Amino acid sequence: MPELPEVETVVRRLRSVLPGKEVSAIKVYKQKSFMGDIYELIGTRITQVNRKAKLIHIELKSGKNVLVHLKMTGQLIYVDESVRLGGGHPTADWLQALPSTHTRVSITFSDGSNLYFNDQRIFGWIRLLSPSELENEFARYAPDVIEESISDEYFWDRVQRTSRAIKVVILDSKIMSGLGNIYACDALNIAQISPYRKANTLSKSEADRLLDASKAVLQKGIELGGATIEHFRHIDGFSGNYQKEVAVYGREGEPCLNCGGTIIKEKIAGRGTYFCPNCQI
DNA sequence: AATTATGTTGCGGT
DNA sequence: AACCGCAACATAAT
Repeated sequence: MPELPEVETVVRRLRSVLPGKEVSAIKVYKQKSFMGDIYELIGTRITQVNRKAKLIHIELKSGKNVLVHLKMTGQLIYVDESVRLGGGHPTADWLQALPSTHTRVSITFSDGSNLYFNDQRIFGWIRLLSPSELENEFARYAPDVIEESISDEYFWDRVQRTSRAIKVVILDSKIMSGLGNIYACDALNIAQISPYRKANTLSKSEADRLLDASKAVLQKGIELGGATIEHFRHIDGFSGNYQKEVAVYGREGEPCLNCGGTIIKEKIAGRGTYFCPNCQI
């Protein structure tokens, strides 16, 4: 589920509550979801929260690092005393039902607040890593789409080197990180390029257009607090708003916002792909 | 009731 | 090496 905008939304909110907190207890409900020794975490304090690609990096004063990948259905939900007291909080009931059947790990802080890692499908994980292990993990991902190093020149170079479908290329985190299925479909629609096009058949101006659209959809996603299609939630249980303004994702049978054509859904590289066959050439 | 779908990514095979 | 297809898993919808 979560793509770059959703992860960024979570990171920004975590950054506003976690730094300075001391870990007092951890519960691992599902072994597969947590890799590391929980005793290296207990008693340490959080210094920073950052994001790289779709990874959430929580840095500890001890020098260790907590790395979280939400994969398809992961959520990080933060519950503190103000939520417990209710106080008209719109999602208070939902928050107070935690831990739930989908809670895989919970982290308790010394002030009594809790961070819950929920993950229905158990593809996501939390790992405890040394600085060098963290570097190795980060090195597996190319820079984020929205970083300046992903320039028109860089993208054009990579696009020319492969005949894979362009949709597969923009989803490839070895080329650039951050786009997932929703934002990739939307970027291709905005750039009016067919997801089936072989990458090396794009013109320079098409490649520029597609990179621009890719950066723009991710920025818009961040501004709207991510897309809540099914599982994604903010750390306080609220939904994002991007799904209300999607270009094509989930809009099968509805009109294309570019040309009024009818949006269709086909499977490309195993993923449901929404696009307008009229204007996406 | 069985089949198909789901936002990610890593692996094993060609 | 590049590329493709599927598996990891739970659940909801057809």
